[in-house]
Amino acid sequence: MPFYYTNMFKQEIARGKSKETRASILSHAIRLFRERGFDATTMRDVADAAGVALGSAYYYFPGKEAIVQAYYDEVQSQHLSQVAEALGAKKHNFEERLRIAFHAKFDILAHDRKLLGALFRYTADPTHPLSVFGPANQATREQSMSVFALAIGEEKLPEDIRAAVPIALWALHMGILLYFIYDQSLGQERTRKLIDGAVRIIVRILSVARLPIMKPLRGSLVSLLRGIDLLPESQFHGASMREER
Amino acid sequence: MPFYYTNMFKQEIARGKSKETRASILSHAIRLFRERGFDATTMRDVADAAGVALGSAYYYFPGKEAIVQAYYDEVQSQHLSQVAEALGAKKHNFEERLRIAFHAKFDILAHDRKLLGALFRYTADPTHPLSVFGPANQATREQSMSVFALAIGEEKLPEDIRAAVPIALWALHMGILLYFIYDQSLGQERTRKLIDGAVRIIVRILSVARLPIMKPLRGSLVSLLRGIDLLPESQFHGASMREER
DNA sequence: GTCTATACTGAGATAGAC
DNA sequence: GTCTATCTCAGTATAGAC
Repeated sequence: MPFYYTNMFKQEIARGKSKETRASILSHAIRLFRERGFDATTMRDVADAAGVALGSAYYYFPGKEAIVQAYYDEVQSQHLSQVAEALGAKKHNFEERLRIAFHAKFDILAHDRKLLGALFRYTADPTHPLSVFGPANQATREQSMSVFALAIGEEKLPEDIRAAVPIALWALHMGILLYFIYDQSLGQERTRKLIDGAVRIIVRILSVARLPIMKPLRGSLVSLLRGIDLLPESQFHGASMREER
Repeated sequence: MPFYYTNMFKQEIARGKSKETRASILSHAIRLFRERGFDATTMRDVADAAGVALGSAYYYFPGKEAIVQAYYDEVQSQHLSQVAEALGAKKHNFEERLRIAFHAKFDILAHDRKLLGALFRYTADPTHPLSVFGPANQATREQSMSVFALAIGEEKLPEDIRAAVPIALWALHMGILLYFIYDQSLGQERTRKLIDGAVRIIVRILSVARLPIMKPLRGSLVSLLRGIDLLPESQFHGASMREER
């Protein structure tokens, strides 16, 4: 039977004074995952490495995958702040901004391809608290989309599809993440090529999409996305994959 | 430590005389997975239900997920034969053919949404034998793509992107599968709407893509896909996500 | 509220006897 | 091919120290 925990718990311990313990468990765990792989590392190994009892490890993290999840949450924060900083430093055109947003993510994840497998383990398990597309991760997901919204900035886009673009970019970035995990090329240069190529094509597609002839096609796309609840009906609700109707 | 097995094993037992045992284990397992869910069903439950010892269950299937994998392989075969039959029965236009191909898959899977989560558990684990995108499943993947190639048939498409279309359709169908797993709407009507909408848009995009002005964009797309090894350089090699360089 | 120590349970997986 | 016995490990429980 899988364990359960709420997002409350994250705030609880973030405020607690002994977050060094948590941080120590987290960093030792990540190091071990990197060295030996996720499956080969036991919770006992993690507890030993961090110099705490097994119970402590479970006190802070409800399970092994939750550690990876916590790591990924940190990655997301870093991503947001790094992109915000890079974009603020200097004027960039749209293509450059998108490149910055995508590459930053993979710069952060560069050496952790082996960890990410564990993160996706419950992708297709709607009820699981660690499901990437599940309700438990909606906040994380929205934060991740906001990075792409930031990269879009004030860029002139067709108004009808505007709300869909960050969602689409986020989905694309998830796909690239999957490619990245499988990418055995030196320094994952193929993933980098994929990013550059994809970004260029997106920019071009968006400029074609702007043309008045494309309006009906844009309309079909938007009404499809609304019909399946991937886009909100009005602009005042957040977009998400909903679990309940 | 994860177990290992080769595809050889499937042929081995297919020839073995006691395939009733295997079939019994498989069907009882699937029934239990449907009733109680994948995680809540233990291998002991499965063995008991099938009236064999635990060791026997493991003799036929290297692990619990492998049972779901076996089930999915059967689904793929059914998909191929059903689509072939439906397309042969009557002339259909391109859009109808695509609709048939997509809907057939989800007709087969209609009542098994809860099982499919397990199938994706190792999606992001390149080394795992049950990874959907891994080398162990290349044959399954190619068979699945061939269903879409069948639906494309002799349809006139721009030659440069022709080889990419079945791959793209397969990828789309994987995405829809994920949506389907999360889809809580009655009878998964939203997934059906998604299919119809997506198919319509694809047909329209492909007809726009045919225009001579689009040639450079098509070229960029093809060279990107080749550069990242998602499309073969020549037409004589199969397309796949490669693990080794 | 934070942490230790220890023991226990459940279940996936395997070895080896027959 | 099939079964029984066994192993490992994630996760839980408990009792208590501070």
